[in-house]
Amino acid sequence: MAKQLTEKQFLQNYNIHDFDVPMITVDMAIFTVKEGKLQVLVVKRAQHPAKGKWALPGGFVDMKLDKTLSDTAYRKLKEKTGVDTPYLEQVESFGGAKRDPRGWSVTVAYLALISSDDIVLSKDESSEDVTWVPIEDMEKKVALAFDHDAVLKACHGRLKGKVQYTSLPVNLLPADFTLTELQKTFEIILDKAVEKKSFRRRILDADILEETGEMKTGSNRPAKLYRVKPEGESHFFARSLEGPR
Amino acid sequence: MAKQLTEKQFLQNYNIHDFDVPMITVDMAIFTVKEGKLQVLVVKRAQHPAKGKWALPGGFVDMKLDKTLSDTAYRKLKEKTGVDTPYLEQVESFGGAKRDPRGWSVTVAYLALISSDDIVLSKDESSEDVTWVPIEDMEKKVALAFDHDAVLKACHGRLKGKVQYTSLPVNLLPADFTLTELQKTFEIILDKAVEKKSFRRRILDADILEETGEMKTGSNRPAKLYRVKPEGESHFFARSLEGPR
DNA sequence: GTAATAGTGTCTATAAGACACTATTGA
DNA sequence: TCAATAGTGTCTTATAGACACTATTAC
Repeated sequence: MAKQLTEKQFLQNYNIHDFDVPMITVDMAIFTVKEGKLQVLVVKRAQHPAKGKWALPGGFVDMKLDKTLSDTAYRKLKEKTGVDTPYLEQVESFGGAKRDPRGWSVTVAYLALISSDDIVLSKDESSEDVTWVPIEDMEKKVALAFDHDAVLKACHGRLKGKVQYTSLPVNLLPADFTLTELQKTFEIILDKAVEKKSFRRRILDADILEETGEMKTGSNRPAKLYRVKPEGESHFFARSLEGPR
Repeated sequence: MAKQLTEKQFLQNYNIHDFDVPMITVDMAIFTVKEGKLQVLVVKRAQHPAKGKWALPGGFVDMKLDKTLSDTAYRKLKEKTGVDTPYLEQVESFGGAKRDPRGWSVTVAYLALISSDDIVLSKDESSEDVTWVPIEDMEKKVALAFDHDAVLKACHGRLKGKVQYTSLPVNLLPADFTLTELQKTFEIILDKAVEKKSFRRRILDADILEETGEMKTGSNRPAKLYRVKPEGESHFFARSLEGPR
């Protein structure tokens, strides 16, 4: 007779292992711009399943270390890249009976953007190798483990989509940057040219950047350096960048 | 010595229950427009934890019944509303040690849009009661169980956001509708007036609707009835609906 | 000076807002 | 006829694209 339990009694008797439950992992698409290309971090799996295959970095939620899902994401990112203040955004969760041969599993996919300046790649016990792959090579040349091709596609899609109406690419640059560098970053992600005057007007009118007061020399005419204003991160434009007509 | 296993051997020895794993559920914000208001479906919890509190409909992934996460969402939606062809979109996953008193848990939140015409509400064993609540009453009057206030806020935010640059609200109407009905639905979600001419031009120019050939009478001047074109569902506008200047 | 890159002036094009206007029905 | 709702004409406004122009540096 287990009727009319109080909530306290109910919880004392509750054991998650009475039920068969899916595995839960976090996987990440960590993007940076290096050598003029949008690149994504992949790790070679050192353990079964899919041992030896490339995969997106990620792993199981650690119920002791992690208080929330994003803790898992931050922890994994730090392990692989040494970066601990990325732009981080949850993209989509993928769950199903067949996506992992161990059984029913769910992965929560995150997108991270980091400046290539800040990175120190590091091996760890579960991955033999960690490397950047240009996204353009990814699409054809490298087949990822599990359903990570789909996960990456979702993250890449989110990135390309949001670049149309936000200033997300500032997160791929160091703290101080010139407008030309920012424009180049937009162009790399969109994979098409952006008109200079429109671009500068749009960014400057949005009032999301401030001048550092410094100039970047080394090219010909020096360029003003900007940084993102404290509250400038979350600007949404009412019109999309439309590209050449 | 468990070294150098093949993947097959590894999988034979693998038991999810060797690890402590989070619970995983799907929760849904099911929206409809009824009586001129945007309303969301809530169920009264018949079981611990949070027995007697209102909550978003949802429940555990059933590893036997569900092949993917969206299967769980469709199953729950059908159970509560009888509807099996809603607009369904995954919004965000919430996971953490504290959000459910039973322990570390993850919920994948889905947004569903249905026409109030199609609904047959039904009780089931795990919920004493099922009801629609206007979203405007929700914000203040009803406190949901677990972190469902945050889950609902995320889903409502997604809905309001996407209405700015898509034609999502067509999914809240029956198959055939007039432009005035569609405009009214936009206005209810945005909670502000939309200019008639701009609205009609925008929708018609987007070429996402087709005339049914029928008229809706009963008001004064009859209005043309439209339906969504087969491929018209996924249109994105390059500019946001901006509202009065 | 020239080459190279930073940065501007200004015209056009597109799609939204404003708002007055006409059209078609029921009673 | 009038009230009510459907639907249009057309002017203004905001912001993106095009592209030629000027500015400032290294050499």
